[in-house]
Amino acid sequence: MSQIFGEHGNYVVSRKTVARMSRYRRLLASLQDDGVESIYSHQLARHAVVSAAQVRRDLMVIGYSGSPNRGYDVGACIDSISTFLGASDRQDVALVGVGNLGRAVLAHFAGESAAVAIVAAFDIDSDLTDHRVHGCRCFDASRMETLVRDLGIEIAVLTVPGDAAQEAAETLVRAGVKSIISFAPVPLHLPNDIFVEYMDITSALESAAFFARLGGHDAAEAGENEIEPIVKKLESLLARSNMKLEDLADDIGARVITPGRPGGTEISRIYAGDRVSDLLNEASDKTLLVSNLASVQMMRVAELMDVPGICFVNGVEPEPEVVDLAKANGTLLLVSPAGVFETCGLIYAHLGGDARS
Amino acid sequence: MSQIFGEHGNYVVSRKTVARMSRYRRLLASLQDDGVESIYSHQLARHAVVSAAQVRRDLMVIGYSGSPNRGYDVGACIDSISTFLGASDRQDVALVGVGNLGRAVLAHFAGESAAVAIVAAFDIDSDLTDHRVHGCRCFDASRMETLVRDLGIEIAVLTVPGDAAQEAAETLVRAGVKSIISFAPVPLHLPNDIFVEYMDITSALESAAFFARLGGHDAAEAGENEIEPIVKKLESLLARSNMKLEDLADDIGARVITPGRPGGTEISRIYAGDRVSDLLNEASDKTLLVSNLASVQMMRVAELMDVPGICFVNGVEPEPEVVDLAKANGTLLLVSPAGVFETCGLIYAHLGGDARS
DNA sequence: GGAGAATCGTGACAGATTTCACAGCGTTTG
DNA sequence: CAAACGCTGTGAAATCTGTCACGATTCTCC
Repeated sequence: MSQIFGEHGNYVVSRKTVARMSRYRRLLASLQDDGVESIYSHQLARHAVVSAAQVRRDLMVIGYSGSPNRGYDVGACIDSISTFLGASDRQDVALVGVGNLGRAVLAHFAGESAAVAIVAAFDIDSDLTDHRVHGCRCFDASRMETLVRDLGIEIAVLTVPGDAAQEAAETLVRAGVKSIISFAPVPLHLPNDIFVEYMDITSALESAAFFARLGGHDAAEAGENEIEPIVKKLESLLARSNMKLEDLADDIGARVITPGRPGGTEISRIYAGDRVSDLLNEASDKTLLVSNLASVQMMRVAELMDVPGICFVNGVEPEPEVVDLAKANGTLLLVSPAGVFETCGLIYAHLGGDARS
Repeated sequence: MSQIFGEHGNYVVSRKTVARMSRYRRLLASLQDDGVESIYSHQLARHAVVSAAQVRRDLMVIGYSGSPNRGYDVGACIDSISTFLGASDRQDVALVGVGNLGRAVLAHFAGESAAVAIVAAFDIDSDLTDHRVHGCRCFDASRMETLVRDLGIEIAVLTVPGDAAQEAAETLVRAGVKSIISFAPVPLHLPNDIFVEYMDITSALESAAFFARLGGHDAAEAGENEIEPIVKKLESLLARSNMKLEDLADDIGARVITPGRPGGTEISRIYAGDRVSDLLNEASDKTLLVSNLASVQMMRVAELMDVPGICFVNGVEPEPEVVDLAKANGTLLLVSPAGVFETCGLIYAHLGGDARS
């Protein structure tokens, strides 16, 4: 029989090893469903995106032995991992903080009848109290300490705002909780024998941003000339006259490259900026876009947002591809000889706004 | 001036270091808001729950220097970290999979106008298309590759189901994404230069469960005698006669320890089991609880769920504390001389059910 | 039945990460 | 003004984590 823990009762397994076990088990279970009965270390390694030696070493740690020339028996291996991770008894979990994230986590576990189950949720918002969220009973936070203790819960998921995390965590520990998974962006000060796993999305994103930056800046697409990050919004306070773009073009000395929709192009808002992604939030089907950046990307996104008119600046000559796109979409394409600032000012003045503000 | 990266242009910083930087920055920003102007390494270390040497080394890596006897200047240090992590330009993020989790993540970042912003969301569910979720535009997944490329997005959050993760990730990489944060419980097979951060909640919970188990089993409270995990549900198919509990007691030979509510205790459902946490899902104000476990915890949770009657088995003599609780709550407390199985059988028979099924 | 091929189990090794420990320096204090 | 103190910066040691390489084992094939 495979002994479950280390030989001298020293439960020396690293956090990472345990995480890999969990991963192995899930992969093996999936393979088992596909009818796979045995697997080699290098195959499992490929699935788990680790090295074969790693797999062998990990399985050695939990005391499971495969057989040469047949590899590991999938079913037996799953059992072994399960014994190791402790599937003997279902483990109850409490969730604290039934906000967006908390609800999402509850939903995530609602279906799975795994070895772990979220049996109770807590929140200070009394509107939630005694309701069910994704099948889980919610209780007022004041009951938390007693109830968690009475239920013998040793695992908690913390989905409260950062400023409430420390206090909630302390309450949980008082109630006997041994492991906490915290989504709060705050390090928790707890006794050393409490296991804490941080799932800090903001931190993860910042790390991702950092490493994205390292991986070769081949995406310097937007950096042709001096990218003015100046973004001016000329809100439609004065543009509510339902101005026609065609009328505007002449007055600001802009050249019409492609005509707009038949019957005139009506706009009620003007947005100036070079960041393509901002279009998603700022543009609409009545927005005139003023931009330095005469790129295909800009055109495509503008099309997506049904932008009716675009005005490039500095007398730029758009690429044929850009012009073709504008034609195909029926987008009015202007080119102003002036820069963004002056073009905006001209339009603004044309609309009757004065120079101030 | 502090040089930002390693001396030979070798950007050697580990994933963990970057994560700590993010943590430091947040903590420092919070301290700055509180008016703190300078801080010693051991103070920051305490806040961040790491060692002082770690803090000093990390700050050394990014090239920021403090001064002896005055420590680190909070503002300058934040700037230094920001330069290192790259706050120079906002970074756009795409989110794929607008399910519960995806929405929660969107909500999480809706407020924060940090250096990273989720600018577009994608889902295959066309109901969502062109709607806004927590302020973020949703698009159909078919547009993903083009749009992500056009927007120059290099970071993505993956909140799709596991079986869709690999394909989505490949599409994202094709579109130029460099970093992925995946909530899917599946290892992703991607080129080595793609940064992937896994946020696997299930795996985290399983790890937590494992380590909770290690931390000294002082919570062996529920394990007094042989805990029968056999849980029988006698649904109220036959109990719809609105039986009174008091009538039942005699017929099954049970002893009444404390009386129930005045006017008789009406039940419509019977639940047998020893797991305290199951009460939360199974019990109601018309449920009779049959259990081996005459514990205070059980009583308290039963009270919480307004359980009107409890029947202990095997002729157990409840602790005075338990009896007192029952009295105080007006809970009818019975003790059956038989075991769970037989008691259930007796009740069942009494209600007119036959032995089958 | 024995050679060969492929795989497992594991001691030894290498690399990464953290901690230790101490030199150097500015500040305070008698 | 000098000594003492406390903190930073950093080389070196310690620890943790993953990889390599090779003997042992089992099955296949001739």
